[in-house]
Amino acid sequence: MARDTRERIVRVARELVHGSSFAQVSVEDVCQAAGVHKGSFYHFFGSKDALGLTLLDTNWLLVRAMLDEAFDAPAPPLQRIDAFVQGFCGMLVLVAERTGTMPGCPVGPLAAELAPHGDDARTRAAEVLDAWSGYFADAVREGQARGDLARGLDPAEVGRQVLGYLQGMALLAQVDGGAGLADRSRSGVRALLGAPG
Amino acid sequence: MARDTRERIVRVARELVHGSSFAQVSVEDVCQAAGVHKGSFYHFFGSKDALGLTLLDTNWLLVRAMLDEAFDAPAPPLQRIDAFVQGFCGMLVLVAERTGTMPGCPVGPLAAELAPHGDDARTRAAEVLDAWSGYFADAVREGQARGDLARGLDPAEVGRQVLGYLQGMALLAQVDGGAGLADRSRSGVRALLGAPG
DNA sequence: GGGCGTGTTGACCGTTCGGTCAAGTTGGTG
DNA sequence: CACCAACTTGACCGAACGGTCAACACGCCC
Repeated sequence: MARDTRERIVRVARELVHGSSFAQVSVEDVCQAAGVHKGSFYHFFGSKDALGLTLLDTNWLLVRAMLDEAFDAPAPPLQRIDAFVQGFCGMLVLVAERTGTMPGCPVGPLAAELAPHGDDARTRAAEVLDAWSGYFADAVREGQARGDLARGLDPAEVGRQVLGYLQGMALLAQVDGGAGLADRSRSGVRALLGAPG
Repeated sequence: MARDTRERIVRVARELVHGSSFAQVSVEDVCQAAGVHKGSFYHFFGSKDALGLTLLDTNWLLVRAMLDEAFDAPAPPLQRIDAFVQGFCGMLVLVAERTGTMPGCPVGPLAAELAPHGDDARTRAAEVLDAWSGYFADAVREGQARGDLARGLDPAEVGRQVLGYLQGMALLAQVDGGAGLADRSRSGVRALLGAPG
């Protein structure tokens, strides 16, 4: 009796969905790729949408791990933001090299796709994106306190703009292949922060 | 014999897809909403993907009309960019008020969704996004020539960043409702241009 | 050993999907 | 009027969809 069935389903589903979209991946696809029967799937997940929520949470956990790694480092706030952007873009490029197709952000598009599926999904999606932009906002606040950043900008606002910018650059990369994504993203983020490139 | 059947299909399909995603809208949905039988649909479109391409082109035509209106105006380049951002965000908000749900960008997500469906789709998607960012790039170039903008930035690069930023802000708005989208987007675009807010 | 909870199996359900088709209907043209 | 092309109709196809179910296997604890 394999105890890792649920994890296997989630892992496989994450890859499949990341490569396209939630709607385009069927429960059957997931089961086949995970070597699991549909009955087992529905033993762990009440519905396909329930899997979607789990996927969103799992992907957010992964992104948050990257955020924590970058933002817990003993470096000035601007450099911590840079480190995350580097890591985030690097992850996307890595997936692209492994799968042959540039993926989008594993969180943003999924959140946008799930949001209309119910109030709980929309709430969760909003929470996740808020939490994410909060990391940027905190760094901006600290940068302003240290004098690295001008005080004129609203940190929460800038945090949201940086998150939006990353989401958009990931989307464009999906279409154009995303060459030099990390460097190009860094300069844009710097501009949004009002800091020299 | 109504000659506007094809147009009606496209118009209805644009609305349905704009509200969710291409994959989540079925040919049946489109036909029912357009008051058309499936046989008629396949008289005009060889496949569902063919409709997707048409939708991408039609939506791009609409966005390009907004671009032309803003960028043909006798105003300095920065103001022309502002005017487009204003118009673009205003259009999204208008759709939101009419349908009750904040839509995403009618072009970007569709391009990203269609891109993996074949080489021709990916090529078309890349062309559209290139053309769009080109409008921004041209304005940046002109702004630099006039001395409104610092010369250090690569216009093509900045154009792409502005487009990505707009795409991302639209995606976030889909989740959070997008209050004050236009104003918030304008300040971010200004920052990316390296111009005062 | 016997029961029980956790997983697993594979067939099955009704619905919907993208797509097809032969038979009709219409409007325009000669 | 006859004819042809453009268009419409509605039934139909096989496959895939999300989801269900009763029967069954295993590990664990009393």
